[in-house]
Amino acid sequence: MTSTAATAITAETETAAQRARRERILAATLALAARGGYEAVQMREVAERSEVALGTLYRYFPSKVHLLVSAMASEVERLSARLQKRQAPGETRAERAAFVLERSTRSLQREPLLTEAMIRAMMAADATVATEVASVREGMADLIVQAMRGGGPEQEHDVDLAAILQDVWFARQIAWLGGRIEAADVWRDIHLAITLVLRD
Amino acid sequence: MTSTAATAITAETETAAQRARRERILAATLALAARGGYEAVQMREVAERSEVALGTLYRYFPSKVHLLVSAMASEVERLSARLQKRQAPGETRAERAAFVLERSTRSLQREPLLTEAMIRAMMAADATVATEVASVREGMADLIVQAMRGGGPEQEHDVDLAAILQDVWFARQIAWLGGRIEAADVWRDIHLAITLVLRD
DNA sequence: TGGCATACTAGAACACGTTCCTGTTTCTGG
DNA sequence: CCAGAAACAGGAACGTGTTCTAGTATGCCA
Repeated sequence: MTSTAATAITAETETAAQRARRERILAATLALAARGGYEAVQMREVAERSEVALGTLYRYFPSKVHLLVSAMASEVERLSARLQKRQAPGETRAERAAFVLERSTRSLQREPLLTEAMIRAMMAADATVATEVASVREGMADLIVQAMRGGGPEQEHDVDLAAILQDVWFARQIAWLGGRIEAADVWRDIHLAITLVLRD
Repeated sequence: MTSTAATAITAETETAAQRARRERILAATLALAARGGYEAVQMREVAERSEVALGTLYRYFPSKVHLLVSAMASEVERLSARLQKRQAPGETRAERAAFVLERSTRSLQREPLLTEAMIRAMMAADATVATEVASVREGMADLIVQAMRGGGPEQEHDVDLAAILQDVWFARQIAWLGGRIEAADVWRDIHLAITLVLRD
């Protein structure tokens, strides 16, 4: 009759060993996903590669979807840090938004299996993954809004328009995963949406 | 060493008994989904309720995702038949598109668990389900394009704009399933997207 | 330092989608 | 009507995500 509170491990109180475990887990996840996509990320395999017991893996990430969405969040952060170093070039909001979205799209297409794994997890996310999903979406939204503004003043529907573009962006990735469009068409469709939606 | 060709059952050569089986299966699927959502649609249970062996169920629908996407296709067809009886009211393309999309959204929200099951399946669909997914999307796209045109002439980007709206429509349903927005916000966001995207 | 809660390991156990096997029924061509 | 093929029933078996159990290690507080 122990009072095991099942406290989730929060980032704040993490010891060094725990941070190391978390990072080994995420690294193993990204490696497996990059090599074999969603189905290749098997929880037993992730645990083994990160030298962590299966139960421990589940203590850090309560489901496969949590795990992959968290991995995506860390990837988006990396991408965001890289892109926000300098202002996106372009005269219009559409051109600047196109710049960052093209870079993001190309960056993802460089590792198609990793992308498949992460996007599929995003789609499978239910309410229990809301926090992790939100951090991915915030990262993407920031990227787009910053680019649109281009250092200039904010405009009335910036955030809403960025949300629409992000929806289209995700939807086109899904269409690609679903075999409905080719990889090359992903960017073409997104670009078309940008020009239709952002008519300055 | 039999030469079982594992011929999929196509709609054309179906006997009456086969059509009946297919419909019992779809009915059982919709009933289970409406009651308990995606996870309540368990293949063993569907088989039992439709009085069909598990193997037979898999002969008709090669996976749970195929099954649910097919169910959605039949629902979209029903909805489409009902809505296309008369022209959508409204002066502008935005108003007419809003009309059909609001009806569709409301219709889905009446059975939230069923919607959850179908949308989740759409998102989980990989390339092997492309045919079924395409039929759902064509149904929705027709609905939107017809409403936009409102009996008038077609315009340059009708189809592309309808595709964007459909992407947003799906994305907002997912956001709702993912607990990121409330049911009531689904329609508000879609409506906003319509006014932003369809500025006549 | 000792005691105790918490975290971790190792691995069994469970659930459900999916596959496979064996025997039976139904359909179809001759 | 008959023979073979295809479809079906019933159910065992398998894979992988998830949960649970028992024992061990680690960090914290008096």
